[in-house]
Amino acid sequence: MSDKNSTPTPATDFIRNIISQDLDSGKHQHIVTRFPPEPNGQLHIGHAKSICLNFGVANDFDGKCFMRFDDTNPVKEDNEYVEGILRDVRWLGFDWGENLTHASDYFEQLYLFAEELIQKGKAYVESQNADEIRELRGTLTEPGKNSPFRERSVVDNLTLFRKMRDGEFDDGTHVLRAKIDMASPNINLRDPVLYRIRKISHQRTADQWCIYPLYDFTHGLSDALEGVTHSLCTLEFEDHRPLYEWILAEVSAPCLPRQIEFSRLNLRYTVLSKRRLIQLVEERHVDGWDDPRMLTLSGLRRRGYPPSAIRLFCKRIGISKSENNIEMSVLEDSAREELDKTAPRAMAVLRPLKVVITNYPEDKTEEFEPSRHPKNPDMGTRKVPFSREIYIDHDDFRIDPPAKYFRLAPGKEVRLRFAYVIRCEEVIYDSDGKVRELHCTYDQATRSGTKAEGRKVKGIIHWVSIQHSVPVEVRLYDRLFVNPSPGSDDPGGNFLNDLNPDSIETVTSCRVEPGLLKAKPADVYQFERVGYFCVDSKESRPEALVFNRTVTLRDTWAKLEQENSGQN
RNA sequence: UGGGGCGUAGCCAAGUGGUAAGGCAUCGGGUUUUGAUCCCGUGAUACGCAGGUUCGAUCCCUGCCGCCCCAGCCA
Repeated sequence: MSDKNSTPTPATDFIRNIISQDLDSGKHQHIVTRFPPEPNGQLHIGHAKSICLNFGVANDFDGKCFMRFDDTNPVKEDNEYVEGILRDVRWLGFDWGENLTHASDYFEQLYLFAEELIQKGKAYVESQNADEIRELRGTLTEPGKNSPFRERSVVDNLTLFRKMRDGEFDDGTHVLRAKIDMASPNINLRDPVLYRIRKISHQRTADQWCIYPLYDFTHGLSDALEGVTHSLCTLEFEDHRPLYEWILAEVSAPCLPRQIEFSRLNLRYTVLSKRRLIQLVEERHVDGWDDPRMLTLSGLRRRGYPPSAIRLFCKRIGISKSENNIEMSVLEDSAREELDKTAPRAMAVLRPLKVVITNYPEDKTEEFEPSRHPKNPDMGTRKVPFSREIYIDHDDFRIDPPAKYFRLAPGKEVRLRFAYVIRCEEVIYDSDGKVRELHCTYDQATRSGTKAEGRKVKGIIHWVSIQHSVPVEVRLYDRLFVNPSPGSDDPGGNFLNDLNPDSIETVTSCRVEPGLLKAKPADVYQFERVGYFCVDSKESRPEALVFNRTVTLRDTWAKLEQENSGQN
């Protein structure tokens, strides 16, 4: 049998498999996940992978997903990021409903769990400083040594811990540690720090607390308090799982979530680490978090990527535990697939070359009415004026055309899309020898849509009527880095050396068909034969439109020509 | 030379003790007033290596190799 009509393979991955089993076995009736960003930066395409997984799993299994801010470190976090993160998750297409929480919502309960640990003799107040603690921690190959404060009495620990909370000690003087095993081969189990003193105002709890719990203590308990069934995180937390489970087991946790790790996203020709992203922004290598070259969600949005394209991308890359290095083409093709279906078509000339149609009446104007989308008549039509003087793209004319060049050249014919077939009769040069304009003749019998369309012409090019066209600015974006793995060739690992000097090209002399005058910020069009472009949402103005190139169209001719020239 | 992971075609990624889904990329071809889209076809040694168990292993066992992560009072 042909598989032409078979249903596509359903999205599956090892995590969904585990969840299915947990549901089938009756271990869980409902599944609960969570997306837990720290509000210390903006979300990027790597977060999108996690968002699509966590919210996607909740959707697939009719469960729920908490949107939870992991705000346990007031030193690094800032409320300014919260709004942006929520906006980005919503934009991506996910809804947390009532389930918006913060780790800081649980500070009181977390504190009580800590006292419980102390009561059980499973935690103690450490009075060495950070350096001293590190000294006794041991190394990867040598076990650590017990702290001199490890055997403090429960009463002393409790008293000290309460004084810590009450602000009686300075930052760094004491810390609460779990009492596990200083000789564990897993360093995370060598009496990890649970609480530290930070006399700094928290963005949500203000000055209510001066001790703050660390990630390991906070995360699992927050999961448990929310009834999370599957806590999905990235691979670097794999070593933390024993600690995650230890904490839940030693305390009266309401339930025991299961942590499952998957590999984080790596994309070629870009960087995704928060540290590097912040550096790009702060050192002004890009124009902010939403620079269209940034693979932040705000950057992708401004670039013209529809959320559906990002979801498609996440579906295509899959979920697994292996290191990966995804090619840009996967992202770009996801955008093309979505945009091809939804973007209205328009004609735009990026690098104008004047063409005078010498046998066309000087004062005549006619209007063509092509559809906005070749396959979706519901999108309607638009009016495109035509007259004696038009612009075509410089790239669509060659004085000396290579083999298989279907476009315009001296003595050659080409079809003006939706209009007539023209023939290039004469090339007019500037004094410096550059092509200034073309004199062509048109054949009235080839008018688009008429019965006798006449001869077959292989080449079709786009154009705009000079007097009717509107000038716009277009920004052509390319990858931000020239190295598939930025910084990998530099002994010092400096990724900035790999910045692509041509990652943005601003073209100011573009002309587009008049219908684009009503384009609104963030609208995306396909400029026929060129690519997808969206109205810049920050710098475009009704009287001075600015378009960002989201992604080019596939261009087999450019590829062919490049290969041919490479052979010579 | 401690611990934890990973290793299926160029890049991702399913899957099974019985001879390997799918996507992206590639290369052909067809349709086309976008060299786009769409459609069809395409990888005769792709299951890290070496042994072993088995009638038969990518999937089981043993050993080896390679890569990633961990020594924050970051997450």
